[in-house]
Amino acid sequence: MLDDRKLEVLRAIVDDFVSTNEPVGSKTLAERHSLGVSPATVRNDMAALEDEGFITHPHTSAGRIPTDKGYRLFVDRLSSVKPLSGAERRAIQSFLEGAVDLDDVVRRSVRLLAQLTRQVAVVQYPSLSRSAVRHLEIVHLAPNRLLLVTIMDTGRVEQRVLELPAVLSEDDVAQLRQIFGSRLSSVRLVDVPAALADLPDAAPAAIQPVLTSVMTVVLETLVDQPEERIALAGTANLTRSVLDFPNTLRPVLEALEEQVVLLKLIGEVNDPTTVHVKIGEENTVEGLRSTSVVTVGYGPEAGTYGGLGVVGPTRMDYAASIGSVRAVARYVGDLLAGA
Amino acid sequence: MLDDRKLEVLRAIVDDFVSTNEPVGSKTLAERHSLGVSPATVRNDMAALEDEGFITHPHTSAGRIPTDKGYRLFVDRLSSVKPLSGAERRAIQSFLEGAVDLDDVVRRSVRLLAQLTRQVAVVQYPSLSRSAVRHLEIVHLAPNRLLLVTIMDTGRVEQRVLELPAVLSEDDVAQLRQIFGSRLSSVRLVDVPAALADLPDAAPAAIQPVLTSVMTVVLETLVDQPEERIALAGTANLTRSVLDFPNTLRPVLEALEEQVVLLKLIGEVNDPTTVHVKIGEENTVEGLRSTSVVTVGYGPEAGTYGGLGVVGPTRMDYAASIGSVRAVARYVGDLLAGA
DNA sequence: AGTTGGCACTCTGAGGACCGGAGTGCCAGG
DNA sequence: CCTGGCACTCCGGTCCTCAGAGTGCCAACT
Repeated sequence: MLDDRKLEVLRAIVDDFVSTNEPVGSKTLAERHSLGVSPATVRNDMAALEDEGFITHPHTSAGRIPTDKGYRLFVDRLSSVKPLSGAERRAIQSFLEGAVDLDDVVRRSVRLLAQLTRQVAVVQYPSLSRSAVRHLEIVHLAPNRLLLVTIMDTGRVEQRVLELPAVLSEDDVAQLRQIFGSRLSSVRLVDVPAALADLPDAAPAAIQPVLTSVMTVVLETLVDQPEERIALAGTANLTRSVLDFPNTLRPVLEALEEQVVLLKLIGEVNDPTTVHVKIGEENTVEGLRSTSVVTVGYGPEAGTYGGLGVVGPTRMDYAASIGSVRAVARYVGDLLAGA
Repeated sequence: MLDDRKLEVLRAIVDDFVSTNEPVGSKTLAERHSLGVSPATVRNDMAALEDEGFITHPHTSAGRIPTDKGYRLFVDRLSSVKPLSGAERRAIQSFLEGAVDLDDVVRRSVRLLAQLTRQVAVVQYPSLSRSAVRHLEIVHLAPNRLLLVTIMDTGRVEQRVLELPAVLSEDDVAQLRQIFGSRLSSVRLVDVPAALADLPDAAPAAIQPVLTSVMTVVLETLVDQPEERIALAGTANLTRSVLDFPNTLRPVLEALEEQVVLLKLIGEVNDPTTVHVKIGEENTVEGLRSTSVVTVGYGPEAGTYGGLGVVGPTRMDYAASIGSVRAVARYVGDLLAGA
């Protein structure tokens, strides 16, 4: 059905359309790419490709443009990831290694990714659900007020202020610190409830009520409503491809403002180690049906901390985007693993 | 020169243009607003207003639209702040009071402000430079690695990981904690350098090198490069007024992505307690010359923590924007003062 | 079979002419 | 100082035309 030349024609169409943003016709195609056949032949192939749903006309007698399905085929079989240039690698490295803490790493990488791909970049902070507690600090802010600071092995730090029903002495706080510190250190967040389960019983009666409320807050912050954080950059890049969003880019911007949506985008990966590409209508998010999303998980070799990716027009340079996304993920992963 | 009726005409022009986004002519103006004079008279007034530079034509024989100068006059003398409806007040209150920590307060208020004004909202985190240290915690992450956590009276919490040249014992850390804790508690950030000035001399020789590097990091994080943070929301609202940004909204989005720019916007207030309005060309930021910016400081009655505001087309409902900005600032200020 | 040149056909989009309408400026009279 | 009248301007929509690009199909060629 689809012999090699037809695939080659599809590739040529995608390439041309991506770079010119204009429907591409048989003649220019035959000229520009050395296909070794005449425009008429290309036309026949195009007709076949259109029958199969890989390309379409905007209207009779305009050139062809790829459909979502066409891009899909292109991404799956026709394009090879574009390796980054040496300069780009060096840029990534030097840009990221100046980071002083996790916040900084995330902010830098999201900007970097936006610059590299010239698209909207999204980077998720290391997910709490996949982290382990490295340290839990309890600060005695005021007689009846505590600050809980939880430091994760991924570098994330969560804080939460806590009002207590009773006044605490410095000794009480030290005791709390000791109890929670010993129980939670190096415990993965999923195991925190188990680690704390018998606490109320095991504790001295004197501080029991306080202990319970601290426990509640800890569980709430870390387990029940673990807060996912996301950084976004490069929305201005959307305006460059304003032609690609006929219905205006309103819904796209709106979608990108929703944390939930972004999480969904990044979280929808089955296999976090490979790059995932969602093209146009494949997106489950309503407002992003006119965009493509390239995502990948990042983290140390063992596991995954979170995801990152880019959002752009379906008419994007997939090879380059995939390359950049993968490269940045790798650097970020290494960086955080070393931290 | 500008009698009352002329001012009334200007107000009518602004009102009409803001709500319809179409140049307004003498006839419709005389009809819609009960000015009690004929279109011809209105025309004469308009000519005068145009001579003074308050309004202009897009082209011969279209209606008039206000100039930046016209809006300026309108804002300064013709509009009174629109008080919020009861429903709006309740919404603010209920929306903000669910916040659990500073991050939450800021995120909620920026979204709230964007919704209320239907514009791009900007909220600055309480500035470090105006905060005082409430508590400095030193966590011993690893033998040669410390985490410094600084908690401000404004609720901000800054963290920074620190690699040491030497291995520390638990006692050393306790000592550090004691030293810094006692010296910095309740010290305003501007006074931190002074509070630490004699430290190297006063400290036991054993931990002196460590102490110096901790000190360096503290000064760096809190004083030399105090990190300003800013939250942004409602960029999608820009697309609603896409007609107002002829050169596309590219430069606007770009400007809004720059922390520096946002800080400049919010920081350029002389008197932080009143609402400031920058109209069009009055903006010093290049990309925002086609927008208006409404800002105000927030904080407890005594002082100012930071700023917040909205960015929108010059053709905005100033009365409502000013009202919302002021109201949100007040709520946020109270909320943080109580925390 | 697959490829090719030829040809008639279609559709867009740019350019130009046309015209109604909204709005103006000015003037003379109240 | 206000007002009605009037001539004038200019935009923006509509309609038309036309060149150009591109297609689909067919018959001929390899």
